[in-house]
Amino acid sequence: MPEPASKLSLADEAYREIRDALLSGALEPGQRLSEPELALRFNTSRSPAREALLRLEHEGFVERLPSGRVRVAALDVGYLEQLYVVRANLEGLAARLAAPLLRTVDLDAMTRSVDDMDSAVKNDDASGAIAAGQQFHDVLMRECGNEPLVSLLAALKGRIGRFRALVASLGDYDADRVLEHRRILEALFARDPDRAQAEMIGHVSRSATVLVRRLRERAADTP
Amino acid sequence: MPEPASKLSLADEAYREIRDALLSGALEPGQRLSEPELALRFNTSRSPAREALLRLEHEGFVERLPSGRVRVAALDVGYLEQLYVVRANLEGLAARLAAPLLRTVDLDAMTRSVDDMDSAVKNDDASGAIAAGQQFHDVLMRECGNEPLVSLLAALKGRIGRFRALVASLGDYDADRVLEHRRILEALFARDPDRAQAEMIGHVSRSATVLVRRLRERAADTP
DNA sequence: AAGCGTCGTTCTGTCGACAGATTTGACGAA
DNA sequence: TTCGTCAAATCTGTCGACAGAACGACGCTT
Repeated sequence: MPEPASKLSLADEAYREIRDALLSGALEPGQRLSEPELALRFNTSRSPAREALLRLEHEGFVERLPSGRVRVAALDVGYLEQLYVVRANLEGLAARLAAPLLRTVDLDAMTRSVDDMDSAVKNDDASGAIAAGQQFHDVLMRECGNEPLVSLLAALKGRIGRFRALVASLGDYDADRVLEHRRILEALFARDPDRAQAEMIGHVSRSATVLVRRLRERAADTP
Repeated sequence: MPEPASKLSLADEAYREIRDALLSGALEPGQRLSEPELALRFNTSRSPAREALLRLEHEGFVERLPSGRVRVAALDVGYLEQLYVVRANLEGLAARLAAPLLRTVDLDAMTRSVDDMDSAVKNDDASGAIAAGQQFHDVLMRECGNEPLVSLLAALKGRIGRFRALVASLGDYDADRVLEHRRILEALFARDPDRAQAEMIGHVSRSATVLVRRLRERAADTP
């Protein structure tokens, strides 16, 4: 069964594949993406390729030159910092909104996530830690009760994802990060929106600082 | 000269026109928008119409049914409230970021805007007040130094715009709203990011409350 | 060797067409 | 009348084609 779910249109498939290539770093900033080339690559006509590019443009993954041509968007660390400022604020808002809404089951699930993250970090299991962190945030997104907020954050996370590919993904989480999650969780258990928001903003901002520092180090290494 | 600037593609023109129709309320929620129909309306092929719909979908103005068909997105007041929660937070962030960046000329321009708003309100000049408010916010957007934030806010404002068409646009600003602007301005003059942020969040939230109340009243009138 | 115009190539924007799927509406049965 | 059925009408997803614009390489001029 080569296609378990061909429920996706060709445009969807092209979109996802290009997006994955962008997130994995296979496509480098500045690289041109032409419709005929992509069409050939996916064995389709230009229509699906064109639609995929339109979407990627809307989401900020590619830029359109005045001529109408498309290239992979630049990866500017300063821009990443701006993205993170917004993201920190919105994640903080999500925490604040979720604080009074989280049910016991949610809080328990989040507690488990943090515990998982803790042991993963102690075992140098980076992907496990990332998965646990993902779960933590997913509960917040699901329960914060604000759809536009969730989709905005998803869009931001997508944009940020491209930068992650530049640095070894190891070390996204460490003991400090685990502690920060515990503090957020504590505030949520206490139903304290202000503290939950503040802790979340601090957490995301610190994550940003770490990522930015690593990106700047890498940039210094490869001049 | 019927076309002063045909620098826009047919897809662009269609997009703008449909968007305007959506913002003005000419297109009602639930109404179907088919590509052939739009193509006919704009004397083009389906391609530009299709592209316009794709963009409108991405920006949340229209929804895509499982069948792939498109209809004008619903206008749910609860959803508007969610949008405003996010917007208030982001406008607050913009104010916070701008606080240390605003130059004297910017602060002066904003002062003038508030003064203009004041006299407009006193003269029952609704559109003048709106224009002044626009200027005030524009300075903030221009000077906050965070591109993603600006574009996110623009997107949010677009979505919110459709709701405005439902109520008589009169009374968007009143003496209270002017006072709120003055307080924001005061905080900015004092270079107090926390206060600027808090005042801005309060201002936007109260604007939301007024709009929501008016929408609910209207909904009660026309059952 | 740098600058510049020219020509072929490539690309985008747009068009019309077709197949498959969905929706509509008429028509007949209960 | 209400419901189910079936055929006509419509729509979307996709394709291939064409014109005009942009790009790139080449050779010519200075």
